[in-house]
Amino acid sequence: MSNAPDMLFRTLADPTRRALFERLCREGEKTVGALTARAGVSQPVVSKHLGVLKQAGLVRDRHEGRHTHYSAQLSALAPLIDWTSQMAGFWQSRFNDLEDLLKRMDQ
Amino acid sequence: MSNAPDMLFRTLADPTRRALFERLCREGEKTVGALTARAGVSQPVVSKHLGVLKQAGLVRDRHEGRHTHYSAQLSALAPLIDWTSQMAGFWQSRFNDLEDLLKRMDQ
DNA sequence: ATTTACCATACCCCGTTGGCTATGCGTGGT
DNA sequence: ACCACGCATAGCCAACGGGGTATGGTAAAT
Repeated sequence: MSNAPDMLFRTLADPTRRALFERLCREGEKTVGALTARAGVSQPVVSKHLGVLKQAGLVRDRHEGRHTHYSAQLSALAPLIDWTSQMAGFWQSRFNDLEDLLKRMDQ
Repeated sequence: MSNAPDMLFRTLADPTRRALFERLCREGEKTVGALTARAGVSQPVVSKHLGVLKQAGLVRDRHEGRHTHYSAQLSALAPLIDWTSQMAGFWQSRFNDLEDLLKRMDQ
């Protein structure tokens, strides 16, 4: 029973994996080889991380000959933004409740 | 070399821990006992999770007699929002670069 | 003063996972 | 046809982390 924000948090929790996603956001589409070059880990590890990112919907892959190009799928971050907004909303609603309470007490 | 978003992602990646934080956002300040009641895990586990949340700055604790009240510290989510905005910004800037390139090619 | 209650800490266990190497599979080059 | 290259998969290992029980420490209650 893991909803969307859960998958996103778990996927982005790993520094290596998040760094890959950040590079794809900064620099756009890249091949596995290009990503491996500056990832600090071996190529199979990069492939595995990209697989996890793909499963979370955070990246897309495009095959071109024997190269595989990966690119960031920014829209996948939506549930994260929604979750944050929700938390902020809960806080604000409680704050409003407190305000109302104080107003009533003031009368 | 673990910056602020790293700590936040790691902390919020665990479902049990995130659920505790969500409850504190929804329902406001709660004692460890009250949180343990519906957490589905033992009291020591709840305490440990609250410790991790506190270290990440996501909660504050207030001691009142032998009770410890925990409350969500919403401002700690700021680095998360910043990170998301940054990723979106990178994407948009690349998009703008592409636009500029297309404009130049059009001339 | 003793007991009870609430919470934190200590310790251990086991599943998960991120890293590696070795290998398979498909594509492009010669 | 054969080789070289790019990437994915398989299998393995070590470390991390989330779960538990047991226990300590402090404050309220009797």
